Formats: sequence, C-alpha cells, structure tokens
Amino acid sequence: MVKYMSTDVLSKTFAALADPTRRAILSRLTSGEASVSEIAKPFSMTMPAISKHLKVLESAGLVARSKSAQWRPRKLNAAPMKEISEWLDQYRQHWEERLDRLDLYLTKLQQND
Amino acid sequence: MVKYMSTDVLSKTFAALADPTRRAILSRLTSGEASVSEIAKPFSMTMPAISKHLKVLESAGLVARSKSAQWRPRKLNAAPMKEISEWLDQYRQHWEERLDRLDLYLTKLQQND
DNA sequence: TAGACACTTTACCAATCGATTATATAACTA
DNA sequence: TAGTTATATAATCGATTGGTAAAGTGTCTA
Repeated sequence: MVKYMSTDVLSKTFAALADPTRRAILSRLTSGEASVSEIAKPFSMTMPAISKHLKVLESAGLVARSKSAQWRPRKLNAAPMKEISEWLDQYRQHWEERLDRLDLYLTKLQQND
Repeated sequence: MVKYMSTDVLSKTFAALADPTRRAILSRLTSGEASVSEIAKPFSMTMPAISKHLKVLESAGLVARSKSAQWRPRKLNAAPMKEISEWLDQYRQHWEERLDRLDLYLTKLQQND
C-alpha cells in the first residue's frame, strides 16, 4: 500500500502547529529573528531535533531562513496562519454565542447571495 | 526511547484538523447531524477508516456522538476551534498589513498593560 | 592552517498514523 | 428466530514522526 502525506497548505500548516515545541519556537520568534542555538536553548532536546522542527516549520512556510556568517537566523512568517484563520471563519458562528433562529436564518440567506 | 502524543488541547485540535478527510467531515456536519454511513458516502474509503477519523475528531472534542436505534449520528462541536482562533490572535498583527512603527510601538505598549 | 563554533545531514529506532480485511456487536425486520 | 443493516473493534501493514548519536559542512579566529 502506498501513502503520501497531505501536501495541501491547510494540512501542512495544521500539522506544523500540532506540536508544542514548534508552537513555542514560533512564539519565541514573535520577538524577532533568532539563531538556531538561541532557539534551541530553552528546550531539553538536541540540536538536530530542533533543526528538524525548524525544517517542518519552514516547509510549512511559517519560518524563513536567512544567512549571516556561520549563523542561519530564522524569522517568523505568519502568512500561512491567515489561511487557517480564514478557514476557521466558516465555523465561527458555530462556536459563538448561540444565535437565535431569526439571526441564523438571516445569516443563511446572506450566505446564499 | 519512549514517546507520547501531545495531549494538550491545542495539539490535539491542530492534529485533528491536519487531515483533509477530517476537515471534509466537519464541513459536512455544518449542515446538520449525519449518520456514519451518510458521512462515509462521499469518500472512497472503507467504513472502518471513517470510523477511525471520527474517533480522532471525537477525542479532540470536535464531534459529538448520539444514539438513535442502530444509528450513531454525529454532530459538529466547534468549541475547540475557539481555542485555536484565540491562539492565532497573537499572530494576527504579523500577517496583517505591515503596521508602521508608531502603530507597532503603541500596540506593544498596550500589551504591557 | 588548525581548531572551534554553528549548524546540517545521515542512519537509526520506536511510536503513531492512515489505511485495509476480517470479525464482532447491536438494533431493527420479516 | 434468522437475517439484514449500521457500526465498532482487532489485527495487520507500510509510511511518517520525533527523537537520538555520529559524522559532515561552512565560517570565523588564533
């Protein structure tokens, strides 16, 4: 049997965000560029493990790599999160305060425009 | 070496959403409850495969199961998506139109309140 | 030019994932 | 009660994931 990882943008982005280490890395990068060693410091994990997580984030387009002497600083690119945010929008009404029937009816009408 | 799947809410939710079949199931459920066979119909996949996907969605709290005769209808529960949406909020400014320096500075000040 | 530093790549391992087939269970129906 | 329908569970399989240790690759520095 042959199987392939889902390669569509949403799947890749969701998968990248499904790991707490990777989310922590992204959080770290909100305060600016950082080298791999700086990124690795707070984790009790070897460098290659961090390198792999970075690779996942990069291939999901969430992190960009640059180059400066022997450093390969990484920087946040939140763009793919926009896709997720927009995908989530179709569910927003389902988790927000229960709409009364009229509101729901009107919303539905509007969507059919 | 021992490994465990991340069990925190965000990780479980992101992981559940990282599969296109599961996202399609959720989409189907926005138009109301459906039996497992109804859910399975559009997919070229066996029932047990769908059953497994449903289990993942249920254990992420995105789908609820009820009971009616020999049917086990499933229903959408978007609540966990709210967590994701709120988590995403901290990155929103990063993907939105580049803010000018003053805006950024003010936003930062506000966050430190 | 020889280290040292900052990574990256490779080979490996066990756990998890996504699918299958085969079997079991539970509820209706003739 | 026997059969059918709807679904779940178990066993299995190959791919993928998340980690490791060890070796390789650039780039600065003494």
